[in-house]
Amino acid sequence: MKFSQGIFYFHTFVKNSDMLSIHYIRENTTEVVERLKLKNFNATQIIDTILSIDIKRRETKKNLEDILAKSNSLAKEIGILFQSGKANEANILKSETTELKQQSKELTEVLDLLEKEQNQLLITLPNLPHSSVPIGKTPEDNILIYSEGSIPQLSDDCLAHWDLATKYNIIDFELGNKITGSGFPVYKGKGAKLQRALINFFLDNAINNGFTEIQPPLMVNEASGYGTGQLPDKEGQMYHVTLDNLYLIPTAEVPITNLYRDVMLKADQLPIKNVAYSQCFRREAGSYGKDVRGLNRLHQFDKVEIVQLQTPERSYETLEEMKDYVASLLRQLELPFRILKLCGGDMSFTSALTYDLEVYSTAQQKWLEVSSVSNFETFQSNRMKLRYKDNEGKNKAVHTLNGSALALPRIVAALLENNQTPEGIKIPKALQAYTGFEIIN
RNA sequence: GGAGAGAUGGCCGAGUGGUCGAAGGCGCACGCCUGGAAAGUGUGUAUCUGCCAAAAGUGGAUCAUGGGUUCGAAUCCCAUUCUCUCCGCCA
Repeated sequence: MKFSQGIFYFHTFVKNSDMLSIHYIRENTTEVVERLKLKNFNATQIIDTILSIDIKRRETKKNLEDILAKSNSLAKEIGILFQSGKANEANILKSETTELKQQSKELTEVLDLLEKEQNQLLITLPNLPHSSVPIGKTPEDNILIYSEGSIPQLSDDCLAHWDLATKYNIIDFELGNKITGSGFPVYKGKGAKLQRALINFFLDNAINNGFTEIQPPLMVNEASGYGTGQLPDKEGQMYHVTLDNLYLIPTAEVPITNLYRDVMLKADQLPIKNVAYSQCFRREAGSYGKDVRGLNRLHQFDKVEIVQLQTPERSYETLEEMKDYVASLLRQLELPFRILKLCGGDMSFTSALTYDLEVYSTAQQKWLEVSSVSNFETFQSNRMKLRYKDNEGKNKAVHTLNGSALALPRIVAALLENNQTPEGIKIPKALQAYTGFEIIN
């Protein structure tokens, strides 16, 4: 495969991948349609079309392969005849191959077309939601499954984090505007140190919980973007370095999961638990207004991401563990938080089940999403051809899971706002060993 | 960036037009041998996919990727990607 010329080669990897496999759709048609309804996706017509193309496709394939089989055996015979000096007989057989060649050429063209059509339709189908996913269309329909911590009582003159950042001279949004643009803040002094402290705090926690630290590239190629599902759907969300056809990662999920692209694992290697700190780059095209104020939505931000590869049997158990692990970080940071189970309509295209963890940002008086923990089941591994050999020697697709643990900016926002006092901003105990100071003043 | 060499199965490595999905070795699995083990020895050991309810069986595809020449390509031609060596540049 080659990626240097972008769009032109894109079909190459579209061609061989099913996100939902055609086999599954073929054998569980009604179930697929029903479950996609949970995501408010009406698949009836698309699937009908896919299945009728599939019939034609397999028929064509069969015909083509029959012809190829004939050609192969003729070629073999011709070879034997030539070697035993029977050139005349060989030449007679040769003339028989002309028509076969023509036929196979035509059928190949038809088959290519059918495969392309089929895959273009398959690619439009989102991942099947897990059966426990709540019905719903908007964030209002998400289910609150847990909450913890009490919301601090602040005085009426409390400040939002962007004002606190200026007051204590720890984050400079204006400077970022000057040297780059909006959404690229500059962290200074204790603000910078706080960043570094949080990163180390999150990494150390993950390592202590059995995750292996990875330091990935911050740019990825097209195949990687495709593997985790950012391409082709969300192309406009990534910064694209056109000269080299590379993309700045929107999350470490992309390089970390793609480490296992085209890999065949053994059952005893699972689960694989990786953690990575990276800076993340998002164009956030189309988001304007209040929500982007301060640290709420940035073009560049810091995040520690956990990724797990697990067997299908245990992946939901693992999802719960990951959710609880992220909650433990928020608990240590003494932030009031809640956990939501996302409804079908609010889930991402690729996810089968997602929990969002939100912290309360007291001065802004709103909940901020700081982590999203998802099980993608086989959606990504199908795209990436990531499989494992189970104990019976059968190849199966691996389940992939990931979650933020955690994304820094909104954590910082909540820490600043919730912990403001007349004396300054108090650093939670668990973090003090990392910051080396107890208060920002 | 310039010049040259190369890319073969889990790994090493042979293979320059025909019966090659690919010798040989290592590794791995199972068996024999052994009191047990090592050594020795025998057998097996890729992936995707079509037909089939499934297994068996059988067909197709795959020797970096894509295309071409040919009745026939791991082998010849073209393009691309990557790796290595030397030179240049450089944190």
